[in-house]
Amino acid sequence: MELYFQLVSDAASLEKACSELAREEFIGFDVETTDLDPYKGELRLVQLSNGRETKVIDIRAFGTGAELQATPTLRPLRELLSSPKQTKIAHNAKFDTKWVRHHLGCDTENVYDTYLASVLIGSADGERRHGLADVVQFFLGRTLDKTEQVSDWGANELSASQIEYAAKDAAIMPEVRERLHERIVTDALDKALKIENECVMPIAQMELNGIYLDRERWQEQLAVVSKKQVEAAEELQGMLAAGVAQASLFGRPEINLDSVEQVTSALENLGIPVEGTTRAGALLPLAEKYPVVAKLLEYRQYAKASQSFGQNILDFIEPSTGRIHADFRQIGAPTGRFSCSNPNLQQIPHETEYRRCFMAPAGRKLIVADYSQIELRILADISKDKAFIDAFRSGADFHSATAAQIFRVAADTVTPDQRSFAKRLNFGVVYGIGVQRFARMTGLSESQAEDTLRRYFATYPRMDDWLRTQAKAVLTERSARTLSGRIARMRFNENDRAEVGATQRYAKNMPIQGTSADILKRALRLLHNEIRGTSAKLVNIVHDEILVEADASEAEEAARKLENSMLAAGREFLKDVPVKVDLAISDEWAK
DNA sequence: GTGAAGGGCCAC
DNA sequence: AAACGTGGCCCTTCAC
Repeated sequence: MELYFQLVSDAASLEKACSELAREEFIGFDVETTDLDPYKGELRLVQLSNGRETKVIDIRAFGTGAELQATPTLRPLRELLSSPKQTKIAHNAKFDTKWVRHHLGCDTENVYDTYLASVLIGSADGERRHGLADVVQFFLGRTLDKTEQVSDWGANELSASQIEYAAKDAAIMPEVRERLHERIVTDALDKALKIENECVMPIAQMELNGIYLDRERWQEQLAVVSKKQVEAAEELQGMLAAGVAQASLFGRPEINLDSVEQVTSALENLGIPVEGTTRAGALLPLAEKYPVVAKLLEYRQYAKASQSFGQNILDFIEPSTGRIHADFRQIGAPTGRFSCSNPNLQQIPHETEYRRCFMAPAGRKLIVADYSQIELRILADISKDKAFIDAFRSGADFHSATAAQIFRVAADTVTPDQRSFAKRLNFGVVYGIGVQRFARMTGLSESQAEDTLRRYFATYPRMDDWLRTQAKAVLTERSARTLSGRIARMRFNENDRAEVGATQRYAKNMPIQGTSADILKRALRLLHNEIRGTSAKLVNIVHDEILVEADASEAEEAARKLENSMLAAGREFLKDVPVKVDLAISDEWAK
């Protein structure tokens, strides 16, 4: 295929190029940069293509650094990208939209992400890589040369080969979209893809926004924990050394407390029966009888805290913003859930000591909102179980309501124990819990646990039906879907009982967990539309929770917008069960 | 030195 | 411990 491209490096050419492109329905979109991090590198090229003619815009010719955001000659480009009229097709559009927003100062609207499309399809047709070259090879049967991708995009004079590479990537996008979209439609993934595409810009913004972490508070907490870790380590060394036959003249031989192997043999030397694992759950029963075991668990707690939630987190603070800009993977799990890394802001300990360090800067407020029991509400709605739905409609404490129904007592006479049982059942059932696990969790005998589970499912018969149907259907369907149509394909050996069991539990859980992700993503788009042009900024998400930061004077208004967006998104999916959002305006990430 | 695997543990 | 789902990070161990 002939490749026509034009290097655009002056205002008049840019205006002409953008007005030509404005007539297109679909525009291939790509950028070349000198770094992977928009806070560290330069946006060198922006490429736009209708598939036949490609404009390679040399951004450096229009200015550099912070001045670019306001450069008037770039206005036609900003207007084109931020217009909802043309669909901008990019591969991993979060990357391109982040660079454009940070360096050119505008959002990219109406995004079609061929990477996300490929991942969604991939969930249906098996393992396959999703880089642009892989997608082009798989869907178009052509080979795309990516060797220039890592070339020097900071050079004064870009080579002909670099420009051509840049043009090719953008030029191929409309065709890639067309092919992918045929599969999206035949696989009934268009609704899921729409949710994903509309979520790209909110997430790009969130990563650029970052979240403020108070360095001093964090260091104070770290100092407390580190001291305790050192103390626990010394005591533990002493207790473990008691079992060593020949103590050295030069002091006791230290063991590495972080080595499972060394700790296990030290415990065994003391005559403590360690069976298979030294996980906290397994050691806990031994902790009462053996103080050294209790001390080990104490040490582990402090070690985890100081090692995973210590200086390493502070090192992620970006100097130019003073904030943490983590990486969010939009389809982090096959269920559709996000994952987060560098650092993982979704696994910050729930304790106030840690969460209170994530703050609103001076003059700002944090709005913290989470869906109340969203997964159980989804299960109620999907299964259409009447008693289950009624329990939510009544507005009463849900776990108490469950307890009242299982134990056949009045709602106001439910004991804390009964409520606790019901709560653990309610959560367990979402994961496909079995009799043995429930028995161990509650301390009930297996027959008592079985009896309780039977009463639970008798209370919610349609839910029982739905779960059984999922378990049965997956054996022939080999897939499950969320309410948006997102699909997860299962591979399993039908002769392996453990694999079959795991697959069936997954088939029960995936539609619930995945619909929760659908709802969250939809809420993020509604929120994005609502807070555009205000001081409110999205700063973090944790599966069923959204954190927004806003000027103190606008916090109330932002809170209403956040709440409304979350409720509206939930109601789009859940037709028979009320959606509830808990919300707080605070200086800290605390609930 | 680097990377993968295993154990352990944080979140929802 | 296990037949309770989804992630990422830290450390050790071991291979290259």
